[in-house]
Amino acid sequence: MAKLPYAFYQDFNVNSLAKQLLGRQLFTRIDGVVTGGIIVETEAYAGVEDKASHAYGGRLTDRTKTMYLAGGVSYVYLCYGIHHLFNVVTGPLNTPHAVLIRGLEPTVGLEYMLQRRAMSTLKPNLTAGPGALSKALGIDRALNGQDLLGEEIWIEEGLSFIDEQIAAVPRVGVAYAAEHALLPWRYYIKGNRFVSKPNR
DNA sequence: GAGTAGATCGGCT
DNA sequence: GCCGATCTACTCG
Repeated sequence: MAKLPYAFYQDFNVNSLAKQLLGRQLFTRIDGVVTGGIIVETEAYAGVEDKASHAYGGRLTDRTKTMYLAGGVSYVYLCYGIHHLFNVVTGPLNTPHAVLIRGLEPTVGLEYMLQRRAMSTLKPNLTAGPGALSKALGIDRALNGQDLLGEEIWIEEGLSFIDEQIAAVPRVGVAYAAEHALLPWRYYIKGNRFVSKPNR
């Protein structure tokens, strides 16, 4: 299937993009091995004005500078010293919006994903949750700032869903963001097994 | 099944 | 020096 074009990512409306990314397919090719699946859960982080965003208030550091790139690249960072979290940078240049990919329904390279996660059978927790999915796809900081139309990591067209199949609820793990913690900027496919923990 | 501690490190104050 | 856009294992019931 066709990779999503740059124009797709450069929309100003990060919430609209977070929703539209559901059903698209995310793949990585690490050392020649292709793994990936269908995106079933996302969260929008609205750049400068969102307290939950790393770029809140225009913060610009070595870590966050990736978010200021033009939409269509990856933003990968280390969380809790252990987990790599994968985001899609969106918006035009210098608009640090990002969409966190939180859940993936695995379709390609299952055996390799199981191996990376040290699992023997397919269970939802293989790729449910941002830390888990990154590990399954072999995503680490080496992929930070990578072009999403490239050969190492990319996003393709996929399924499309109607609004009735999509849930919009508050984001996870951002209680510190005060009033912004309650915004329903987490999107997922209702009933999908690869949506992360706080379901429903 | 629910609740919680521990892992582990880079970024920021 | 503190703490996080998390996950797992282990406890208790």
